[in-house]
Amino acid sequence: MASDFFESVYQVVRLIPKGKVTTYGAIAACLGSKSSSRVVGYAMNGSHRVKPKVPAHRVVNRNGQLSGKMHFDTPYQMEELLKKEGIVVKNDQIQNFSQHYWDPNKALKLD
DNA sequence: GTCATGACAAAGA
DNA sequence: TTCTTTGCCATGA
Repeated sequence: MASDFFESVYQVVRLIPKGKVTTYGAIAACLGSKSSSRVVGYAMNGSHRVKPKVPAHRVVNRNGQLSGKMHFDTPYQMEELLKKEGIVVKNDQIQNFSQHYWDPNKALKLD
C-alpha cells in the first residue's frame, strides 16, 4: 500500500508525456520537498507493485543516467522502452537529455 | 519497538 | 574544480 507521498510521486510520473523524461529531484521539488529525491527513488522501487504501473523508465537521475534500470523485469527493458519512445540511450546514459527533459513543475504550473 | 538501507540531490570544504 | 556530508521518508529485519 503506497503512502500519500508515494501516490503523489506516482501521479506526477504518470503525467510524463511519451518521449519525455524527468528527474527524481524534479518530482521531489514538485511535491514540495526537493530534498526528498531519495524517497522518490524509493517510490519508484515500489512502482512495480502499484496497480496502475507508472512509467518509471521515464524517470532518471539528474545526470540523465538510467540509475534504476536494474530494477525492471530485465536490466535492458528500461533503455528499450526509452528508445521506443524516441529517446536515444547510450551506455545507460540518455543522449540530448536536456532535449528530452520534462519538468513536472512547469507542466503543473501551465496545467 | 528500533536500526540500517535505498532507482538522489544540493550544499559545504 | 572534485570529494564528502547531510537531508528526506518509507520499507524490511
